[in-house]
Amino acid sequence: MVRHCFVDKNGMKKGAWSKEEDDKLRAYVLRYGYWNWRLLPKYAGLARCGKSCRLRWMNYLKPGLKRGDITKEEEDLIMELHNQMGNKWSVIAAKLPGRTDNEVKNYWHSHIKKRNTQKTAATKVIAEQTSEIQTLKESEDLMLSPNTANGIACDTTSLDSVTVLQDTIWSETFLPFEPLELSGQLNFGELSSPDFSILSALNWVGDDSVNSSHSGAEVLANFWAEPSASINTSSSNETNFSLPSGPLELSGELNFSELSSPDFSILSALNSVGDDSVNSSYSGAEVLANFWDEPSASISTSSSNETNFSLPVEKGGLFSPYISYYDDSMISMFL
DNA sequence: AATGTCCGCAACCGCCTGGAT
DNA sequence: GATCCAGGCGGTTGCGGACAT
Repeated sequence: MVRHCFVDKNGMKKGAWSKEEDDKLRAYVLRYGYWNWRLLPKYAGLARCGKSCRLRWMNYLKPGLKRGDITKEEEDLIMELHNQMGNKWSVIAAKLPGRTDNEVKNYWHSHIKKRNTQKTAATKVIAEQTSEIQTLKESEDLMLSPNTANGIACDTTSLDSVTVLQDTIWSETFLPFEPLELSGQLNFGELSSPDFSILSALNWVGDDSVNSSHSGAEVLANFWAEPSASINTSSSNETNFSLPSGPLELSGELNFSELSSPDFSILSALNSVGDDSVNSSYSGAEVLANFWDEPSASISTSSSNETNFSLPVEKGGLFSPYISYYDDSMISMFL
């Protein structure tokens, strides 16, 4: 998987490096260091440009470089750092001993980005389903009310069809909208989308589309369907989020921005509504279950890192019995 | 076995930044 | 302040191995 070696119009070799060239460059740099990359190849006896030498040294020959697969821990760190700072490959690589910016960048493009694309697709499906469900719900309201604005009267036939529809779709897709109210203030780091699935799940419970431009606060506000929620973002990516006081009280000020995983802040925020500690081993489903403080919620993890999550009907009447996650994060299926 | 397609990754390219003059 | 230039960075390319048909 190397490029053909050739000589350009300036007489500079390009393409794959030979063992002899590697040996020359290594020997020279180890002995004299790199004091000027442009002049170095001339003194080292290489027909390469300085840039090429620098790249070869930095990405391949420099002592201490790790060769081999990126570990799960390294991948998690890459994802976390990328979420925080974007495509700052050199900065990210600096946090991964023995890894180069090129390696991190390549890994991102060939592994992680692909996965994120799949998540985005899942989010799109969620939005489409939400829209579809909303349309169905509106049509039911229309049919159930004989005094609707446009005067459509319902008959037994259409009611039957609505009932069937509700049994097969609605009763399996709406989570409870209970009068959950919070007091106090939640502070959490702005979410920049690594694990957007959990936000999508919450949002999907509500009645709105969601996309990567939504902040965690916006999603939470949407989830609680509370227009009076106060949201403001201060410096340091800190978002303050307030909800009116009510039966569920949360006093003081919480800050989850220091948690290792950025997207974990929202899970922690939810979890704090319940009464339990939370740590990075919790899946989204577990945190959701805890949030609803529902011990009879069923959670099971099968093969392929798939987590099934269900809540009892009486909790809210209409709910989703089945949310499926892959890798504890990606929602792949809802119904 | 032959051919086509996909994918990983080394290497290149062009742009940006900051220091020197 | 303007210009030059080396170093650094992120985006992209293209080769060849792996896999599918």
